[in-house]
Amino acid sequence: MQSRTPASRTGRPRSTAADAAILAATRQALVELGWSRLTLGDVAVRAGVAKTTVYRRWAGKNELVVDAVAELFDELCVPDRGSLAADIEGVVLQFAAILARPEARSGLMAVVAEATRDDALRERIRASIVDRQKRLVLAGRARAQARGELPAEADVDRAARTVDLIFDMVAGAVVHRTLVSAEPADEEWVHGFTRVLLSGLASAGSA
Amino acid sequence: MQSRTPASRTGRPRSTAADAAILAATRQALVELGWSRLTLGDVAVRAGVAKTTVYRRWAGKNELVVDAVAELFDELCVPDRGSLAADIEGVVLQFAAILARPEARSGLMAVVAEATRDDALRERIRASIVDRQKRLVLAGRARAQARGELPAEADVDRAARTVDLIFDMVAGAVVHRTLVSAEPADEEWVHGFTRVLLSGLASAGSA
DNA sequence: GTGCTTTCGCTACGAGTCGTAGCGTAATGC
DNA sequence: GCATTACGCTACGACTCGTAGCGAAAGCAC
Repeated sequence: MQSRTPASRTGRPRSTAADAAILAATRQALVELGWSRLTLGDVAVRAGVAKTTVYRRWAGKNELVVDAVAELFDELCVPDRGSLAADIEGVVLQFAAILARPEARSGLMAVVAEATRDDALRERIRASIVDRQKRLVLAGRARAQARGELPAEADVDRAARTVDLIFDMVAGAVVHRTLVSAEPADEEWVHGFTRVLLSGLASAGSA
Repeated sequence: MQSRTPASRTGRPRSTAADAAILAATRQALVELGWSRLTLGDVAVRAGVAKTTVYRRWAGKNELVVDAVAELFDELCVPDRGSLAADIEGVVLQFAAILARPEARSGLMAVVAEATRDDALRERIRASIVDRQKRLVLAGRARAQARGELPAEADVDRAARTVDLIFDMVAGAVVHRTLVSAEPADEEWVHGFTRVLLSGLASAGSA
């Protein structure tokens, strides 16, 4: 997961079951204890492994929680709902559903906070969580272009900035709604948000 | 600040200078150490007070950091730049400037993460930070209505939902851009964001 | 099978932080 | 002066941290 040693063919291999058990135990501990009260010793007990085993695989609490939370985003995909607006609503609803889970709420914000002072951790979050989300934006745009709802971008640089802007707006709004305003990103909210975002992109893009 | 005892007229009064020193020391510690390595004992030493004095005034690290970060948002105001778009850009740039400061980056996300499992803490954040920001949205809308750029809302309930949506979109996008994407919310970005947001609100609102 | 290598579980350890209690002193209102 | 509260200081048990050391287990090469 984090210490790939492709050259090591000999010796006892690491238990993949232990990896899964530790990550699952981490999520369970996040639900029951939250970030601050989560200890690696407790995770080890829940996973049924020794504390030293956890430390051999992860450098610390930050990295462990990033990997545990990242698995939650594996299920994200772009559903084909027929139109760009409906596709976006579908993705946003999926994202909101993940953020509604307590293990994501507690863990995600905490590691982002830690990442403000740890470049390596931020890079790890980017690689295992953010990029996985950003891929959805690209996939959705490609599908919309195939449908003819969006024109093929002429300026590559400008298109990249637009994708980044969309991503920050979508992820940021859902996270803020869910975690700061502490109100559900339900279908009604997502519908209103998507309408503003899409008409804004259409108007500002044509202007 | 947090333990108002208006009935206590007798006895030695609490030093207001100590309050300010502790909050300033907390922000300094956030800059130098970040959230996870910040300890109340260290804050006490920096502030030049005894550790017990800190514990007498704040229940714990969470509450202390909320109050310390909240003071950063005191300077927020709605500048009169002549148009709704320019006003919004001004506010967003102010918000981005605060989030660019390390004591805000480290502290804000951490307490939001803790608040996912602590209703009292979330209420404290709402009262001392979020509401202070949301007031800007209301002030900006009032000024735009006075200018005639926005119509007076007919449906009060719908208007309230719109304000909440705008607030989540603005704050969420800036936070995500700054902390997750780790790129500056500079004038160029803010300009593009504001254009999408405003044209989206105009189109979706008229539809 | 025999070895070599690496992982595993377990125990123990010093270091550091936590939040609190106790004490004498300082500062205010009556 | 007296009651009351805040302050600085010290000390304390409890807890978590991350690491080291050990013997046993599980693979792979031969």
